[in-house]
Amino acid sequence: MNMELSGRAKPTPEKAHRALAKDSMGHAAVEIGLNAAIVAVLDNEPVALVVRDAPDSSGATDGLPFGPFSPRDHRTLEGGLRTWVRNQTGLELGYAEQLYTFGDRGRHIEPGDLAPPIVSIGYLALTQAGDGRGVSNGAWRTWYHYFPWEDWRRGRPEIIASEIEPRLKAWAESAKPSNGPQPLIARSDRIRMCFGLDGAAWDEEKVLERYELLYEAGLVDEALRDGRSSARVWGDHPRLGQPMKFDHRRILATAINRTRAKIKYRPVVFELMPDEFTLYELQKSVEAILGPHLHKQNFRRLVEGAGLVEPTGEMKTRTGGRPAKLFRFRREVLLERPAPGVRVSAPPSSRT
Amino acid sequence: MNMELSGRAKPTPEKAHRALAKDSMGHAAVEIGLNAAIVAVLDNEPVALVVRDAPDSSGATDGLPFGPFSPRDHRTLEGGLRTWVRNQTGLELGYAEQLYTFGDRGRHIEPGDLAPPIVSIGYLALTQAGDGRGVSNGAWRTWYHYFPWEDWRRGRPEIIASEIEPRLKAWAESAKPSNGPQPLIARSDRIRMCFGLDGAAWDEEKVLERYELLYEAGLVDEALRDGRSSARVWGDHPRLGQPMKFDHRRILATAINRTRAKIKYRPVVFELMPDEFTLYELQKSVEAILGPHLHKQNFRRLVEGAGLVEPTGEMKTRTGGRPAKLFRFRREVLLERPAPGVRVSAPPSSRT
DNA sequence: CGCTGAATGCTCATTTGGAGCATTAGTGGA
DNA sequence: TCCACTAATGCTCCAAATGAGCATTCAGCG
Repeated sequence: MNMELSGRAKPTPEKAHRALAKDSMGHAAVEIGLNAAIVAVLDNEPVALVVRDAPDSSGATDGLPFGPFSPRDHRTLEGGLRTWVRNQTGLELGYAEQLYTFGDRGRHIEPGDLAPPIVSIGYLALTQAGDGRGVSNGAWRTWYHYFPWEDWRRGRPEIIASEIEPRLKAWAESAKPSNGPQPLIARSDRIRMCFGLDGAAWDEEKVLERYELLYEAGLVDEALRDGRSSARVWGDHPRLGQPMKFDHRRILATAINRTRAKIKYRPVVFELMPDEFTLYELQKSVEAILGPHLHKQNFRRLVEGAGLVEPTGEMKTRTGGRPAKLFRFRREVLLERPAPGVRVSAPPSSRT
Repeated sequence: MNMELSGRAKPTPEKAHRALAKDSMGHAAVEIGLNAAIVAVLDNEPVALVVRDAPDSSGATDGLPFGPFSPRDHRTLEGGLRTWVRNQTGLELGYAEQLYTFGDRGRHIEPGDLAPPIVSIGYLALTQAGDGRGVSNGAWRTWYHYFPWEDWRRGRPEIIASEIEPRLKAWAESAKPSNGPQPLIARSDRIRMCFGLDGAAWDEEKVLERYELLYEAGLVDEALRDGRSSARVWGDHPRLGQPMKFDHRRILATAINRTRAKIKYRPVVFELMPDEFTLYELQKSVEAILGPHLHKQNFRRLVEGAGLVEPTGEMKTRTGGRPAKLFRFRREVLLERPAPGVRVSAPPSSRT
């Protein structure tokens, strides 16, 4: 997928010969897993629905809702997903879109666990968390719990300078002796671009790239668990974000990435909002997703000017200040512009 | 995937109980197909690599290179794909990215054909066609052959006004008697937005949406073949674009869609260009992909200003006019900007 | 040698995007 | 009751990005 990333696609022991079967053509059939990153905004915090369980060998207890796809029971992939989510969490999904299909690239197989599928399809679902009710098995957790370096709402996260930068740079140094084919892009450059170091801009849409880089460098616990690279040679540092089971953190990274990208050209924020909201609440939700603060007046101009919302006529008091007009999503915008979305761009405060 | 589209996800007879197997967990295993839309630009024409074969029941002879994925032989999905492409066409893929995973939604099963996989994963590959050499089995064909309505290089394609518009509008009318739940977006509005009718702007990035709409309306031959809807009730009109086997035209639509979107924020055009090229050649390639004409001087300013290219120092004569400087892709741009691409937007000539 | 068809260099008018100033209006206390 | 505080809102300014068009330069060709 990405020419900059090559390490992870490299050989890993072939552990996955179970679950194979042959059809009449002699072609192998494989089991398919469906995983859902179900995202909401709860108290101005971007949250994902996680299912908690006994820890795996990396100590991960959290995972995304998932289940196998069986074409016998479900006509479509998405249909299968919705059923599984309903069964596992009692949640009825609204908006859902497919993210990516991952082949088995060395995903760990836990002795006691369910045998993980060889191919897993990730989905992103956006929903309203409401007051957190209605989820029978699972809990809403900030996604920044798993990706603390992605949370720029209170400025640049300290973990980047204190942990990530030095450890990644050590990893880059360790590859310096150039006895072999050089990669297309040097490790140090990838680090710089991914984490906005040395004057490079922080790009909030590189969520997956960053996670993959940390994985490749052996700095996330999943890498250790999967038996990758010389993990932990950098000493006993605090873990970088909480790990998840299987490759679920990678799927969640893909989900965050997609959400951040899509919010800019599709009116998907409104899937996360109640029917009526103030512009400030809307802004807070957008900031929860994207990270950095936005200029309040310009945000208003943007959102109103694009015709994304319309006033309901009601006001909301108890805002802490002057009462605010209530707005609702203006559905007709879909018929007016080809790609309506919250076209914000990061302010310079998020750069360097 | 798309809230506007619902028809195609509706029930179709469940034909796909072969090929199922059970693993130790009791979960069904399915066969996975890998399909590649391999794209190049040949003589200023956007082409895809197609494999030709005996016609299916819809008369389709063309298909994309494809083969089953067997984890026994291939560690990664992409690895499996590359092998298949190499075997079928002799082509060694360079840039490739995953597009989408399609579940079986009523894909036709030809009696004499290979049993099509239940789940198929589409890939997009970009390559240089060179002089058309080196393809042992298959041929480069304009992608506009399958999607004539997408080719706006010589103005609005006549087929839209002469065939598509009247037939789609008839289809929309046929749904008017509102005895049932109304869809979120009316057919007439979808038609208007998709094909830029009645003053709406043409959005070159709606390739998939347009194809899906035509399929839903029963206006492409694959819909008839798949036994969908009341196809052909509109009389005996010429076919809208050449059909392809299985769901390959849908995959190709996805590929075109992705290429058109990605060219704007990633330097993927250069995968299609020779090492050295003039700015006009580059522009012609971009136009081949996107459709409409671009303002020549602004294109130059854009591409040079963004640092996407650098002069080689050589000149090209025989341009038909004044000699042109030769340029090459400036790889370092990847280290400078977060999302480098040919950020063109459609001129008003492409509107209405 | 003058003409033709591109390649190039520049200018100009808008539009869009990023910031900041000023004012208005409930809330909570003093 | 009046004041300080916190937001919500209305506008203005300025700079950068974008869309068009004019003018000039040149190799190839009757």
